[in-house]
Amino acid sequence: MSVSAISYARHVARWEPNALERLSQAAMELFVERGYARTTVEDIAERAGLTERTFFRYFTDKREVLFSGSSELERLIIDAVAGAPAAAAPLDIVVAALEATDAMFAERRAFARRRSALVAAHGDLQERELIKLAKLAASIATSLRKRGIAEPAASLAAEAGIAIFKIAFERWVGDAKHGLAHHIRAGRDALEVVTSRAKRPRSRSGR
Amino acid sequence: MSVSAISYARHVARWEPNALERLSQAAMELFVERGYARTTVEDIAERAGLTERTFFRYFTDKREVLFSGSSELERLIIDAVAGAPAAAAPLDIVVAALEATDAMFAERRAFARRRSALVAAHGDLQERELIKLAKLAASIATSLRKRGIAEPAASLAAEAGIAIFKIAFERWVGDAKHGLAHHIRAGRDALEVVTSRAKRPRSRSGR
DNA sequence: TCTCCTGATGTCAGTGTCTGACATCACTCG
DNA sequence: CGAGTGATGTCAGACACTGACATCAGGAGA
Repeated sequence: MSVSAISYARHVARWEPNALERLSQAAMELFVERGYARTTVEDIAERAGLTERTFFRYFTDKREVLFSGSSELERLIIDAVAGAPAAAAPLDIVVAALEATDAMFAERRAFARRRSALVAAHGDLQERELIKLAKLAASIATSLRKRGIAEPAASLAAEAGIAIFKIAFERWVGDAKHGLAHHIRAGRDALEVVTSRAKRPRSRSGR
Repeated sequence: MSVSAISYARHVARWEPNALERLSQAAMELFVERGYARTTVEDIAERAGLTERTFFRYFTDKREVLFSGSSELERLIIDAVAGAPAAAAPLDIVVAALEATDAMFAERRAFARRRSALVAAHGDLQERELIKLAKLAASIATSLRKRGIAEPAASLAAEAGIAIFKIAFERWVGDAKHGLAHHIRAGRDALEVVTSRAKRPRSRSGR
């Protein structure tokens, strides 16, 4: 790893480096300039100084160019699930892990907002976002199972956590005052209220 | 409406009727025979005795041909949300509405399983399924708001309900013994356990 | 140094999805 | 009987994506 990194740094000659980043950035620029639909993959490749064919070697999809950061997000969350403190409610393990993304999003607020506007405007992109979240939920469920939580509790806690995250994220995008973690906590509290059958547990109800 | 239906029945001449159904059925047949990916829209249209262009007049998408039933499902659920009895937990309104789909799915079990296998095998189709569910959740949230439930409670109850539904549906597909409603109830109970902070409410904990 | 190999890129020729513009033509209505 | 309507067909084209093959600088070893 570090070996190849060194030899990489020693001679930069043959091609411009960071093809993937150049493609990502070119894509974002063009999407903002003329909109997602009116930007062709050829446009993106051209601005990045590459070919359409090369674009598809880096991204399986035209859409995928907007989602390359999601693997990083997933790693962050999964690690946090593994390292979160034990909790009475499995959901709180998930919520703690999701809150761990607060700093990452705080740093990239401007980008997150632009990206979010693009996604909101295109069904295509929403679909991709949703499947990424669904896969994330599946990973979280797997992590919870490794922590000894059985099914269907693991999947439910994971999916409920993602539901909170979706709603919190939406609110965070439109709210300059509070951080993402604030909205996540609010969502988590609200979910408990919405889920609890007994308004006031007046006693341990029989059986 | 009924007028045109009558005049429609009087002379069936010009084209074979039920183009949409013919297309749906042809598509399902071909998807099962040779798989989704190896079936072209032209194949489908041909089997239905129509043109590719006509296919796209009925369905916005190749994928959409597998999802035409979803509007019917949505109507059923939304009506049930409006008519469900009041409940201490908003989630129980949603759960009651979702249980109302039990009969519908029980009738179409064979179809649902075939369709489910197709969707499970193709990321394309999963994406479409997820966005349909997300739209359904949004509709449910709107209905809940009409019943006086505020945000974010409405959205959370809706999304949590859909989470339960997804997991319940998956289990129902692989379980010949129990109905869908059974799995929904099980999921609803499990969600409460997973969400509750206090394992045993030993007293009304001071604030 | 010569040569072989590798890996990122380019070139080319497709296939399939989806769209817009326009044509057809049985049937309806005035 | 003539104008209009609506479901369908025809055609051309843009664009996303794929497979096969070519290129070619630099690295590794003889």
